[in-house]
Amino acid sequence: MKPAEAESSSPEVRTLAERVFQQLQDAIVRGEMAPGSKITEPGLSRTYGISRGPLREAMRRLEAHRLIERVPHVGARVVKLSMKELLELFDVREALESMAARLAAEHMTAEEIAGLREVLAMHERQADLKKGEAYFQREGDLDFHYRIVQGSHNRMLVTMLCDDLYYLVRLYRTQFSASGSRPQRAFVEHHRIVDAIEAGDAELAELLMRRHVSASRSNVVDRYAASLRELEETTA
Amino acid sequence: MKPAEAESSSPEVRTLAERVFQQLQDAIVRGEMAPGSKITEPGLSRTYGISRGPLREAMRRLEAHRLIERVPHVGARVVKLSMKELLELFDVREALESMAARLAAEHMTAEEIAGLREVLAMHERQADLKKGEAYFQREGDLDFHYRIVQGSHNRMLVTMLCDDLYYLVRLYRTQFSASGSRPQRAFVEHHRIVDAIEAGDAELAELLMRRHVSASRSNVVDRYAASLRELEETTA
DNA sequence: CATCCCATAATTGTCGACAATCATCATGAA
DNA sequence: TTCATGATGATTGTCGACAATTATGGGATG
Repeated sequence: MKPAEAESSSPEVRTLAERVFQQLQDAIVRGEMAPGSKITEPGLSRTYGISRGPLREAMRRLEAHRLIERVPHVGARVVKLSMKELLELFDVREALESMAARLAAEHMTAEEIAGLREVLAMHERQADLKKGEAYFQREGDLDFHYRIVQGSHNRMLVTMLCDDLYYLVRLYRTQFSASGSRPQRAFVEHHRIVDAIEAGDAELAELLMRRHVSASRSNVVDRYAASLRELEETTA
Repeated sequence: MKPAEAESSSPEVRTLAERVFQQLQDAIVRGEMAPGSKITEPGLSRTYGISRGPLREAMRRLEAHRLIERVPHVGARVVKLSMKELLELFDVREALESMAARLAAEHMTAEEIAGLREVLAMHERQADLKKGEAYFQREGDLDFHYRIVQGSHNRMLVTMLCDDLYYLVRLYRTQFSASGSRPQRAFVEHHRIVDAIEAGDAELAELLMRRHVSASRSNVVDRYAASLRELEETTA
């Protein structure tokens, strides 16, 4: 249910390739493997105690999820997000998540909406408790989006966003060490989105989600520009 | 450049896994492998004359592209699109392609727009020549969308649509043996979209592409309903 | 006759080894 | 010094074989 889960030793994972895929995915997203660092198959093979067969299958899946980049006969590296690619990711998210919000407004059940409101309530409690801490907020923010996507009841959309893109979002947050980012404003936006979904107003939900993601994108751009200016001043 | 290409024996394909992946992808999309049919590794291994190692890697990629479905310890089957999944695909396309059109209006170069107009001109020539034949039109239609997506200059979007979803679209066209589908109206819509892109009107381009995909979806729904009615009448 | 259970066969998962390719670095010539 | 070149080492690609799991079919039992 939660987007963040280690899942390293659960017995339901039947195959080695599956397990090492999840372990690697987690390690990359958490930043335990440096962005851009080279991945050698014998190395990982020793580290995880498996042969190169299932390891290569796991790497093929990581490649499909855009978490590593492979070059034939050369090797693989942990993906290193550039600012350009991050903005591309935001555009894709804007398109898909606004569609998800629209579909959620049409198809979400009462129980799902209730769960969504619970998530919002928990956010506010955490925001009251510790305004500075961003960790739980970040996971919570993703949980909010996560639930709306699932509320779309569109399996393809769910797979694309939850299984693929959200891992990239988390990877970006570790690679750019992005802090909490405008919590109070996001809260208000979240509330309005849920209101629109509950009212069954698909167009409004779509529009609000679109603005929400777009605002998050603008926020990233602003922070990036600011960090560049700061860097310039200290070195000048 | 073209979306349809066999590419079975080109020398630039360096690895066996890559080559057999493309061959399998092509065979599935063309309908040479029956939808829902079981895939056995020893069988394919013999058919393509390779060992199971690279074959399994190719299958992992096919799985990531949603062309086959795998169950651990059980096996893999060629994907069989249901009407529900097809409509899900249309929703995703509507979201992504409308975004692509918006970005294309902002970033497409003059050369790219000229190429787009050429595609349109070729469509009309073909439409004049043979009104019934749908094959070239279908490929041409995909080529049109293809170019707009590339005109977005968003690599992530390009990968998602051109490398993943368009193969599913073509698979649908073979599995549902979908005929040409409203050519003349689509032509008009295509022209208007290009006009908007050329004018740099991002919002309009987005809106028109959105309607275009949505209309295509409605057309599929109508045809499906009609085929159901027809089936009912003949059996009753 | 239907059902359950077990033995058998086939398929999938995993492993270690070999071949092909690429990166590194020392050597030598311009 | 700089660049080309070739030997060396390491890594990737591929293969065949073995282990683990699942599907199949026959026979016994109710």
